[in-house]
Amino acid sequence: MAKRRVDPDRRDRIIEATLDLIAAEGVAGTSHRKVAALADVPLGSMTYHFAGMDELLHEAFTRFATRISDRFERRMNEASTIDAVKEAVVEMIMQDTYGDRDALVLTLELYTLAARQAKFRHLTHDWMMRSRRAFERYFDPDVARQLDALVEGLSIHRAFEPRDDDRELVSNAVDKLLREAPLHPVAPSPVDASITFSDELHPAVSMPARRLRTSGG
Amino acid sequence: MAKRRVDPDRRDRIIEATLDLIAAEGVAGTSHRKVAALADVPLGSMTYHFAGMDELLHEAFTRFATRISDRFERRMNEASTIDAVKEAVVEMIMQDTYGDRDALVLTLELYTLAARQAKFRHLTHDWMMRSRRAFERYFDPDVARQLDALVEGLSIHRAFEPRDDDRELVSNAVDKLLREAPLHPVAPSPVDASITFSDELHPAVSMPARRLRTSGG
DNA sequence: CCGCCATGTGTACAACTGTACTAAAGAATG
DNA sequence: CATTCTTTAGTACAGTTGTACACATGGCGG
Repeated sequence: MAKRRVDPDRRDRIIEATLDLIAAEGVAGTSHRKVAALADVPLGSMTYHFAGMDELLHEAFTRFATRISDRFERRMNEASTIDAVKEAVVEMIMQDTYGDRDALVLTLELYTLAARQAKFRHLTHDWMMRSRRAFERYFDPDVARQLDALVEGLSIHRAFEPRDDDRELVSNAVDKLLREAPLHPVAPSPVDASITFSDELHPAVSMPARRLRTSGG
Repeated sequence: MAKRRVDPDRRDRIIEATLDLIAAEGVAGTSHRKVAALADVPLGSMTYHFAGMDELLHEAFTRFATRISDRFERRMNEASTIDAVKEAVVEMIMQDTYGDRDALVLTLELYTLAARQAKFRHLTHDWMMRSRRAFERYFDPDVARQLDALVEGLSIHRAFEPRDDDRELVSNAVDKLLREAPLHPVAPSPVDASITFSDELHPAVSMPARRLRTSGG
């Protein structure tokens, strides 16, 4: 009866369900059972596909951070003039990064995890690096760092306390930070595509996780 | 035998222990039992002094946010020239806000809570408002908001990824944001001391919490 | 002095957790 | 077809949790 015997997307679905659940109830409120229910898989699938809760969280946040970074890079690469870059940055602050509540919650949950557990820190590290690299297509490294921080702060504050005149204020702040700053008149070289999330640092994180049964013998 | 029958600071000690524990293991890793052990009180004291976990967290974070805001305001009030203000802001980013890991973790945990649960949001709201008001002693409201956001972003990024040249970079960013900006040459009026954390919004939060026993007959 | 009652204490309980393990079902290979 | 191995499924278990509640205690008003 509706026994889904072959289900190739199971892992994916579990990860997506995990992100949904974290967004809704936080890491604290996330359990194997709830994720299983949401992804419509039996509890046993959790421990089969993931070695433990930490691995599940790690994979879920890796996907989330990669997704956000990809979008960020795409937006930045599409811009071809400094004005277009400014426009893109403002746009990202206004809706992308923390535009929806889910993204804000997930980001903060990840930061919280990373702040306390070193094994999650490479996620935030890579995320920050990718956005800085993207900025460095147009600005020198120092300005890139400053801009990155401004985006972070404005995004968070705007997410908590949105106002009608936000766009204007954000745009003005970006302008001030970039004044006299742009060193590269326009994109010099495409972002190095080899900079990706370094999953190889956490090799245990890849595929089927179940311990080989201590095969009696 | 060492039965501390009178212990007026119990509540205080529990709250402090809670903050320590959250800093060490996060909200997720915080339990009545662990807090009780750390504060050296029996488990029963938890439910006697606080109606539940949420109230405990709320009180702990209220104390934390108040403490940070107080220090922030004091620093800002002590400055008497624009240069001194700039210096103070840089100094705060460099060590105060997220200077130690504990403060970073606690801040992020609070943000995470506030992002998902409305009942914690007035804490972050009041916190933001107080720091903006402090800035508004010297700058117009828009600049105050921009500066507040910059401080937020720089603090977080610096906490995750400290560098040797941070001070210079931070100072430069603050300069750029304040260029042509300071409208008030110097502090016009003291910060309104009546702006405090609005605990009265959460009246259940004050004192002894134990439900009156449904006293028979 | 007594007796009351806010305060402090220990324990029980039901709910929920992560994970290990047995067993089966079907795909893959010969 | 027979066998092997990956994947799926169900369940059991030991541990931890928040909270309720019955009981002890001692300071204080009378």
